[in-house]
Amino acid sequence: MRQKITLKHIARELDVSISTVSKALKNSEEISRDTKEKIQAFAKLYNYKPNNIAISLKNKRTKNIGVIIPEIVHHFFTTVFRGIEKYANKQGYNVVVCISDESFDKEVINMEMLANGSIDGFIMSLSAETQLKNDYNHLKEVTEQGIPLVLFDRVTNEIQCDKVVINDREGAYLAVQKLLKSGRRKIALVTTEDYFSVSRERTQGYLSALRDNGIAIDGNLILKLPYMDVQEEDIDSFFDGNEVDAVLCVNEIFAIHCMRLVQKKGLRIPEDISFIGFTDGILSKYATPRLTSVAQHGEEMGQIAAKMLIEKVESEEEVEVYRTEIIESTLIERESTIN
Amino acid sequence: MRQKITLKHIARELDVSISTVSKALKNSEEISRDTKEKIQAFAKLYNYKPNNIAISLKNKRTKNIGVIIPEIVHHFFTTVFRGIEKYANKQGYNVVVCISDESFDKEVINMEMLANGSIDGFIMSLSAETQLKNDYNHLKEVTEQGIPLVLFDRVTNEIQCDKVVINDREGAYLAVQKLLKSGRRKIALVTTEDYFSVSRERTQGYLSALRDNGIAIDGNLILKLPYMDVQEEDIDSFFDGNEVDAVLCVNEIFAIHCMRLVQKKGLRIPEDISFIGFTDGILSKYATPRLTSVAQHGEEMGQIAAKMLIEKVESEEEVEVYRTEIIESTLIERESTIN
DNA sequence: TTGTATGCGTTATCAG
DNA sequence: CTGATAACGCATACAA
Repeated sequence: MRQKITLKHIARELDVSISTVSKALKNSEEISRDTKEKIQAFAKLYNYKPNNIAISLKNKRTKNIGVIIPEIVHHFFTTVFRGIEKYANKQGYNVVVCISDESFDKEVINMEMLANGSIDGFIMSLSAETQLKNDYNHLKEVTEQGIPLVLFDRVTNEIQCDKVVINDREGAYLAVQKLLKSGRRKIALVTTEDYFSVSRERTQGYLSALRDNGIAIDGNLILKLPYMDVQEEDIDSFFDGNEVDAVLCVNEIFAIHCMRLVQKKGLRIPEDISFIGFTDGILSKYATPRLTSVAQHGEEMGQIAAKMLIEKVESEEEVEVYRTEIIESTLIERESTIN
Repeated sequence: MRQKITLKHIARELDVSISTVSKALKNSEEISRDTKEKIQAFAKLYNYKPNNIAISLKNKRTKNIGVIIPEIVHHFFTTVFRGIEKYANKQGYNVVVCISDESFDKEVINMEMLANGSIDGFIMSLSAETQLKNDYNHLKEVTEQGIPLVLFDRVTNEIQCDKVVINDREGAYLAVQKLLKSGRRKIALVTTEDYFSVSRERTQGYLSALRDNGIAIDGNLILKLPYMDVQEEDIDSFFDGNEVDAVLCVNEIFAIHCMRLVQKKGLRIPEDISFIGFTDGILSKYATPRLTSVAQHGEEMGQIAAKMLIEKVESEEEVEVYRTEIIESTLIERESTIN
C-alpha cells in the first residue's frame, strides 16, 4: 500500500527544503529550471496531490458547500440537488448533503455539525417542522457568524438572506386560468396545511384567479390533506360530497391519488374532470392520463442557488444586500386537461 | 457579525495557555476545578465549537464519507443514499455526494477530488460508461492508497473490496416462477445492454427459471432497450411481432412504458398479460395497475454499505479480507399479476 | 495544576 | 535561487 506522499517526503527524498518543493510545484519563478524539473518529475512519479484538509485550514476555505434538505427520496428536491451539484462541481466545490427528514431537531443538529468549519456556506429548504414551529434561531446563528446562506423553495421572511423560489402564486393562477378557459367552473383545490410557505402561495394564486374571474369561492372545494400519509378515505368522501369538474393539486402525489380514486368512481379524465398538479416530476410524466402540471424548474433553481451562494462565498466584501430570485413557473400541458 | 472563536481567543482572554483551555474543555482531570469552570463558562458564553478542519488535519480522519453515484434523479439511488446518510449521520459522519452522470471521466475526476484528504472512504456504484469501458484503474489507485471502498449494486469483480448487492439473479428467478405458476408460458424479458452487471444477473435468473421449468428459451422474446431514451416504436414492434402473456422488465421505467403501450393495444393487465418490474420505486406503486415488482431494498443496501465502510475506516489493523453482502430480493405482489 | 513544544500539511514572508 | 520560520486550530507528550 503506497502511502499518500506529502511535501515533506519529497523534500527529504530530494534533499531540498519543503518550501522549495512547494514553490517548485507551483511553478514559481523563484526556483531554477533544473530544480523545478527534478521536483516536478518526482512528484508526478509518486503521484503527489496536495492535501485538501491542510489547504482548507490554511485558507479558511473548504470549497465545500452544505446542503440541507427535508427529504431526498422526493423528485423535486432531487432535481434541485442535481442543479446545485452540477454548478458547484463546475466551480470546484464539493457538496455535503444532510437530510433533515422534516424534523426541526435534525435540521439544527445538521447545521451545527457543518457550521464548524466543514463548509463555506449553506443551501437549504426548511423542514416542515421548522416551518410549523416558526423558529429560525439556528439560521440566525449561522448568518451572524458570517456564513452565507441561500434558502430555496421553502423559505421564510424571518431571515435576511438570499432566496430562490418559484412564482408559486403565479403558477397556481395560470393553472386555474387554464381550467376556467376550458369551461370548468367548479374547481377544487387539494392542498396541505397552511404552514408550508409554498402551499400558502399556491392557495393565494388559486383564490385570486377565481376572484379575478368573478367566480365565487366555495370553501367546501378546498381539501386539506396531511403532507404525509394521505388517507384515501378523506379524498373519497371529498369527491363524494362535492360536485367538481376540475382539480388543482399542490403536488403530484395528491394528484395521482385523486385521479386514481376519481377514475375508480367512473369519471373520465379529462372529459368529466380535469387535473393539474404541481412539481412535474416523474409521476406526472408517467401517470395515466399524463398529468398536466406546473413545472418547478428544480434544476434551474439549484443552479441559481449554487451560483448565488458561491458568489457570496467568494466575494471579499461583506455585502449586506440580499436578493430573492423568483423563477417563473410554467404550465406543462398533458392529457389530464382539455383545451 | 460575531466571528468564530478559537482556543487561542479564549486563552488570550482568560490569560491562560492554549493547552490549558484545550484540556479544560475536555474536562481533563489535570485541570483544577476553578479553572475548568471559568473556561467552560466562557466557552459556553461565546459558543465555542472546535474547528472540524483542524481536528481532521490532526487526526487524519475527516469523518466524511464520499458517495459517488451515477445519477441522483433516480429513485433507487436516492433510497440507497438515504440509507447511507442515515447510518453515517448516526455515527457522526457527514456525506459528500458526487454524481458521475454515467460518465467515466466524471467518475474519475470526482474520485480524485475527494481522495486528497476530503473523505475517509468511498461508497459507490459504477457509472454505465465505466462498466462499458471496463476500466477500473481509478478504483485501484484509491484502494492502493489504503482508502476503504464499498461498491454497491453496480459492482465489478476486477476490484477487491467490500461489496453489497441484491440477489438479482434470484429476484428474476422468483419473478419468472411466479409468472409460470400463474400459468403464463410466453414470458418476455425487457432488458438493457449486457454491460450492466445487474442486467446480466437478472437475465441469468430469467433464463435459469425457464430452463428449470422445461420451457424452451426463445431469443425473440428478449428485448434489449437502450438504458436512456427509450423509443416507443421499438417496444411497439416488439409486442406486435410476438405473442406474449407475461413480461419481466429489468427496471420500472421499462415496465411503465410497456404497460402503457400494451394497454393502448387493448390488452388487459393482468388478465391478458402480466407484468413484473424491478426496482419497486414510486412508479411501481402509483402505476395503473399497480406494478408487481422485485424490491431492491435500497435503503437497507445503503445502511449496510455505510456500516461496512465505517467499520473498515475505524478498524486500526489493515484487514485484507473483503466481504460481499448479498441482500435477498423480494417480490412485492400488486395488481399487474394474477395468482 | 499549568504551560511549552511539537506536529498534522500547506503556504507565505522574509532572510540568506 | 533556496531555505527557515511562522501560521492556520487543535491535541498531546513532556517539562516545570
